[in-house]
Amino acid sequence: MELGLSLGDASKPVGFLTKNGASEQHKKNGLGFCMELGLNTNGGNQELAEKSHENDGDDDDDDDQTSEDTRASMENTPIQLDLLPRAPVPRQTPSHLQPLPWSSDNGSSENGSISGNVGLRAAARGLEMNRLPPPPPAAAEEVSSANSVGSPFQMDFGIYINTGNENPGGNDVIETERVSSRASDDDENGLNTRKKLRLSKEQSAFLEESFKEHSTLNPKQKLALAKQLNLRPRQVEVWFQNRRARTKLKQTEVDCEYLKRCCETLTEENRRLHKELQELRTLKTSNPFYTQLPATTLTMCPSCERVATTSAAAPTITTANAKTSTIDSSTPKPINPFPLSRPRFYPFSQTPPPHHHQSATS
DNA sequence: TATGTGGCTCGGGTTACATCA
DNA sequence: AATGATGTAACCCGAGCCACA
Repeated sequence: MELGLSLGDASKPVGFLTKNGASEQHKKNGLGFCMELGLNTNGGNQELAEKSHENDGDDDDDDDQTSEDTRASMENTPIQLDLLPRAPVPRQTPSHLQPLPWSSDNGSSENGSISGNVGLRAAARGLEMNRLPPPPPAAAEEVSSANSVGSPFQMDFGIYINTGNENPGGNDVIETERVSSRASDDDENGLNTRKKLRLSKEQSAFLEESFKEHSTLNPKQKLALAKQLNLRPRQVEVWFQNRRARTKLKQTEVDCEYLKRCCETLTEENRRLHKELQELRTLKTSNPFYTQLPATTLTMCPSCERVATTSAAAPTITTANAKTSTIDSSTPKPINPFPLSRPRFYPFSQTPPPHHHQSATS
């Protein structure tokens, strides 16, 4: 059974109930869950059109990823593999330095030459991104503190290596990491450990803003974001993936709470109706002429064998298609488990139930 | 036209690390 | 200082889609 959960704009139809529909909806509108997610109007075709032209290293697979990133980097700039142990170099302005080609660190499989630092890491499975040799503590300090420099969204905290060459077309981004001593040790030992980067507040804020605009990225957007934030495209991609997952998780929690309240409401309504039914039965038993007086009859639904109270003056409503019914305004209205203020959600599909009982008493 | 293949992206799940109480 | 909880960056895997041969 597929349960469609959706909160948000109630005026928008739920479009993810079918598998293909889910995919389409996702591509066109971002997430199926529509809460606070804007439309991704430029995602679909443009993305497809760009797919074949851009190689930005989006693959989740590490090996592929590194290859892709390497390729992307190599297309932009010739890469000279650094075969010597990297000497820590104080960070300088990018205009004078060639950014350390992170792709050369792990993407050497592209041209088949693996050596030095590259070889050590490339040999290890995973080829994770934050595995460059860490800068010395002083450099690390600079890396961290550089986040707050300049324009709030033009952060520059990459680690650069002075090659003496200008790199006009090269990637600006290369290494963005805050180093931990533990990871440093592991790296020095050539161990395969994952170093974890914490994005700065500015980076996170900017990514959040972007996410509000579109929860998915096309390659161009990804590259632009990466360049703007001095992150690798892969990092931007991962951030968006994780962000979507977090959104969905939160949405699921909200939906669960909502369903719980709905269940409680329905339970209460059920209890009330049972009580009411009991009273009507009692009344009917004690007073044989009762049925003629309030013009109320009890009818049994043939399909679900439930008792429904219907007004005798009005046609008995037994099918979902019967939309004309007269309900006494004095009748206590049934509890609506899904009031309008609730997030958009129709738990039992958009089609009306096969039959429903009009609880109308007089 | 149908089919196989490779590339790409995604969601779901997991792991590993950083941070905090 | 040690430790458990929590958040999250990064990873792995399978599925779906598309382009191309």
